[in-house]
Amino acid sequence: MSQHRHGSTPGEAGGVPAFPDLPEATIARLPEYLRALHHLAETGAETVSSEGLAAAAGVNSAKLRKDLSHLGSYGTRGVGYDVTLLVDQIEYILGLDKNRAVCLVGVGNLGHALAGYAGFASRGFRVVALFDADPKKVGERINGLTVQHIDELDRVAAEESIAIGVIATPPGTAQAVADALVAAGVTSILNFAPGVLAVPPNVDVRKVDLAIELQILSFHEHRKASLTALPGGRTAEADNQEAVGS
Amino acid sequence: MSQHRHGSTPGEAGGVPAFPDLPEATIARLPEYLRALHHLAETGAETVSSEGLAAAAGVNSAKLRKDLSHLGSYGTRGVGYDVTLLVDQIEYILGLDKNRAVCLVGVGNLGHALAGYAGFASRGFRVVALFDADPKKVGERINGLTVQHIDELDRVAAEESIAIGVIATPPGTAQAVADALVAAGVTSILNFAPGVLAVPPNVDVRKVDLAIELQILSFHEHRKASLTALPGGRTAEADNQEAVGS
DNA sequence: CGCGATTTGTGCACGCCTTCACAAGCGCCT
DNA sequence: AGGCGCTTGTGAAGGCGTGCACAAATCGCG
Ligand SMILES: NC(=O)c1ccc[n+]([C@@H]2O[C@H](COP(=O)([O-])OP(=O)(O)OC[C@H]3O[C@@H](n4cnc5c(N)ncnc54)[C@H](O)[C@@H]3O)[C@@H](O)[C@H]2O)c1
Ligand SMILES: NC(=O)c1ccc[n+]([C@@H]2O[C@H](COP(=O)([O-])OP(=O)(O)OC[C@H]3O[C@@H](n4cnc5c(N)ncnc54)[C@H](O)[C@@H]3O)[C@@H](O)[C@H]2O)c1
Repeated sequence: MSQHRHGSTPGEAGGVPAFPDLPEATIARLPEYLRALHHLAETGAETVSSEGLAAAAGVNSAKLRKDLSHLGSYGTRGVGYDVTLLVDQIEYILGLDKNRAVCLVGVGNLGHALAGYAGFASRGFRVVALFDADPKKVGERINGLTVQHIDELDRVAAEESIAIGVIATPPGTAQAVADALVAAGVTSILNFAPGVLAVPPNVDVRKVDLAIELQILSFHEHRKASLTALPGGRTAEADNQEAVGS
Repeated sequence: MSQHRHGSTPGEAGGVPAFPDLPEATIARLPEYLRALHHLAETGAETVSSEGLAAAAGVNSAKLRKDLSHLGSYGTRGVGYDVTLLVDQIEYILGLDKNRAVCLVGVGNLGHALAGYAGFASRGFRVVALFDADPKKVGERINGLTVQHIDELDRVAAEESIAIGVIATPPGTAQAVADALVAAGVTSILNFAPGVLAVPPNVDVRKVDLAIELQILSFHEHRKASLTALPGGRTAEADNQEAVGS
């Protein structure tokens, strides 16, 4: 240990304000560091060097150090970072110590999988409510929760202080669901439906679109194929496209 | 500079090489433009202005024009962009005209939902094989496909020319699955298991981690709460946890 | 045929992010 | 106590991405 104020309240050590405004790019990487740190903690490591943690998180070590330096000075030169201290610090910054309440709207194919996913609870979130518009779905029990009708959203959101909503409904209804969530006081939305959502400026939206991810991969496939074929001839890729019927 | 040759082979018009090296940021947005264009095409629009398309895709119009300019000169000043021409062009660049074969490994909670997802086929991909290591899963039929044992991966990948693999197995086995995919000739991986995958440099990996998305949202919740709390009031946030000392 | 309205394509400046390189700080060993 | 090796934290430089602002190009119309 050192004469740093270790062990004090997270977010109040060092000379850094309780809420530094971190670069977006840094914020996006903190969860990755956190996951790597949890993994390290399980293996019994007490400290970790920037080099080691960077490797575990798949980033450059200089980038990691700069990211962490934005949180304050929580490392010890010549030694590294205290794992549990850093975990607490990152969890505090990310607001994960609040055990945030999350609701899920749309218990279909995808929503069903999400509702049963254990990875939310283990990483700081509680799924506290499931909603659907289909009367046949309402009442169904999944993983200890009962699916409620979307009309209950306002009431339940207020009761449970839900600030984060997940949309897993068809694209056509996503905007309406988003509007309902906003009206119910939700200020952060994770959207799985393809398309752009319009929301007030105080509401944050992140989207996950699997087709987009695949299309980006497809581009790189295309690029790789065209590189190996550069001499200007036909590529081995061209014969792949045929109707497949089904 | 050069005569336009609209209607000719995609990728060979204008004075732009068949494969311009696009900025990563542009590549990531092309799928969004493509989705917006498909939507416009369904509504019967023949042309669209950069302003209109940008709004539909949720970006700045200057950014959109710059992105599209990298593909070549496919707009008409004073008019806008020809919708179907632009669709063809973007699909060509992304390599979607190849109707790429995709395999899915891990038919559990999430994998089951993915296997039944219609959004892949409609956006340029064919899911041609499902794999799992659990003998109880092997043989199960989902959406017209039969789950095969992971040991069949090599054979099937070769037969079907699979270049893209999706990993939906538990985190502990993700690296082993990735290794198997690479050994089978897959050069692009979409990974749903939390964690970092090590792959050869010629293989592209994209990851989707829902917990990370939620944690980023959580950070902004935390930030928003601390901002509104600055004037000295207590916030709704503080009661879930113990008070913040000092 | 020429003119004004419209919209693209892009040069440019600015800010963010990444990466390098190294001084400062820390612990350990002698 | 002092020196040595290791690691953090950061100044500086370079690259990338964004958005503005405008010239060039095209169309419609009188
Ligand atoms: N299934 C996947 O693997 C997958 C993958 C990527 C993206 N998506 C996207 O996720 C969304 C859901 O996909 P899915 O396969 O689960 O579809 P789904 O049709 O199986 O489920 C949609 C559910 O939403 C409910 N719903 C519809 N309108 C509603 C409303 N207004 N309020 C509340 N609930 C409503 C429906 O009753 C249904 O239960 C879609 O937008 C899809 O494009 C799905
Ligand atoms: N369920 C979700 O909503 C969700 C959300 C986000 C991320 N994830 C992640 O996706 C992954 C899958 O989640 P899940 O809920 O579907 O888990 P799951 O346990 O339901 O399914 C995993 C499947 O993978 C199979 N499997 C295990 N080892 C394998 C191997 N070596 N080769 C082939 N198949 C193998 C298992 O037999 C099982 O069928 C996990 O890494 C999870 O963290 C899931």
